[in-house]
Amino acid sequence: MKLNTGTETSRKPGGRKQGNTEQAIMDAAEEMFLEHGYKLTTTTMIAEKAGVTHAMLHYYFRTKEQIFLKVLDKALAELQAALRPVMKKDAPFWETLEKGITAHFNFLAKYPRLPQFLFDTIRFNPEVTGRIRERIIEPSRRMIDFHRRMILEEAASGRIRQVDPDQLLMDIGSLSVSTIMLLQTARKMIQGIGDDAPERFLEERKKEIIELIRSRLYGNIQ
Amino acid sequence: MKLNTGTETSRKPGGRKQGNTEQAIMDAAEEMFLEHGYKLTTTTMIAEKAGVTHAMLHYYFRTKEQIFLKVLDKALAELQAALRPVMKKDAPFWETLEKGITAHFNFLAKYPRLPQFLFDTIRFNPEVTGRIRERIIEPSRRMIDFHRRMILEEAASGRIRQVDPDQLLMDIGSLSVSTIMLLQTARKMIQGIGDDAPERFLEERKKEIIELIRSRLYGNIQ
DNA sequence: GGCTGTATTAACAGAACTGTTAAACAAAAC
DNA sequence: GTTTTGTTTAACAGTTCTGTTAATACAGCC
Repeated sequence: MKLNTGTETSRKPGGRKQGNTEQAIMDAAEEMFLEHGYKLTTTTMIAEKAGVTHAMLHYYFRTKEQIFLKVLDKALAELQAALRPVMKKDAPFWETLEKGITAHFNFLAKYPRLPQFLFDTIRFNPEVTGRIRERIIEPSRRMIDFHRRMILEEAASGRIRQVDPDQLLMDIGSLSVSTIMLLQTARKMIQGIGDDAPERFLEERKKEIIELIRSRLYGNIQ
Repeated sequence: MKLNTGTETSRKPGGRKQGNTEQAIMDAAEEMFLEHGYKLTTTTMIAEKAGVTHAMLHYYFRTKEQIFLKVLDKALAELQAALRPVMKKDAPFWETLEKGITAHFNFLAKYPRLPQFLFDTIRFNPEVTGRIRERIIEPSRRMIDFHRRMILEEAASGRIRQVDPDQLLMDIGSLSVSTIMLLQTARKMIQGIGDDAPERFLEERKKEIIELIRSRLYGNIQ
């Protein structure tokens, strides 16, 4: 068997580049790593998704680890880019904070597999923790400081209740992240999940999160 | 090599039971599966941790899947047991709810790897989703209904603000879960994490979560 | 038209993992 | 004292995964 009879659609080795193989492999790798994490993704799976043999993956990227690092870097760059433009204090405090919450939430809704992917990576690839720290923790520290100062200032003025800014930022972050992760998980558990149901769920959840934070800061007085 | 010279500490096959091997394997399996999930845990890892050869694991539990299901069932039983006693309306609304939040939070603090383990299991072992649904979703539905009714009733009376009970319960659940997962992740990233720092972190977080929910329901009026 | 470089495949090597089995052996049963 | 039963190990078979390599074929260049 498998004698390459020629009757089947059996490509012979060799030949010139057929489309952008390298990009196809990168795309497939991104999809697979984000979905399954590093160790549960096999080079064969990636190759299959990209429509080539797994030898191609090694030809273009040498090792599984190399291509993983490229995917990780791309993900981190996107996250970093999304965090940056939030810091613009061109409006009153609450408006600025609300915009920040919304931007953070919308970004997660756009890349819903990122949180789980980062959790996975920290758990199972501790050797790249440094990369994550330097690309995410450090840059986001600037953003956190910006918000922390803003909150402290507003609290000092008495216009909002006294709150620990770090606690408040953790509230915001974890509410958004867990909403996204919950939806991802629900998708796995409930097969026939409606097409628009997730959108509505996210919209309602976003409103609730904003109201929760607003209540925390202002009480129920409008 | 490996000719069993007798000079090394080489146990020969055979002999009667040495301590409770089966229990040792179960304990090791629980530890490993909770830490690494199903696929990233090897039978060899479990055996090594239990101090036996991996053949013993197959002798006692036949397959990796069998022992995994036992670990999963044990985890689900513990979760189920923890959820049940929360439903006792022997006190005023807020006191009851606060007790519920605290119980939920404390349980997670006691089994901090459970959330990630369940996320993993749903992601990578969708075939046991039914088991999870019937052991967790269904039983917790009773508890959710209990709280939902309680919140609706209290809201109808005007003693708290109008809120969607499901949103509120998601707020509570996700705040607690993400606090625990964040701490677990921080443990991985920061090596020299103080011994009492986590406790204090959890304590402060718990207070903040309760205050968040209280504010949501009552505003900032004590 | 022949040479050169590059893309591609099949096949292989080595490691790791799951599950099985035969042999060894000790305690209990008779 | 012999047999039976249950526990344990080493070794093996079969599969899968990563990474390498030799062979192959096509495109462009001379």
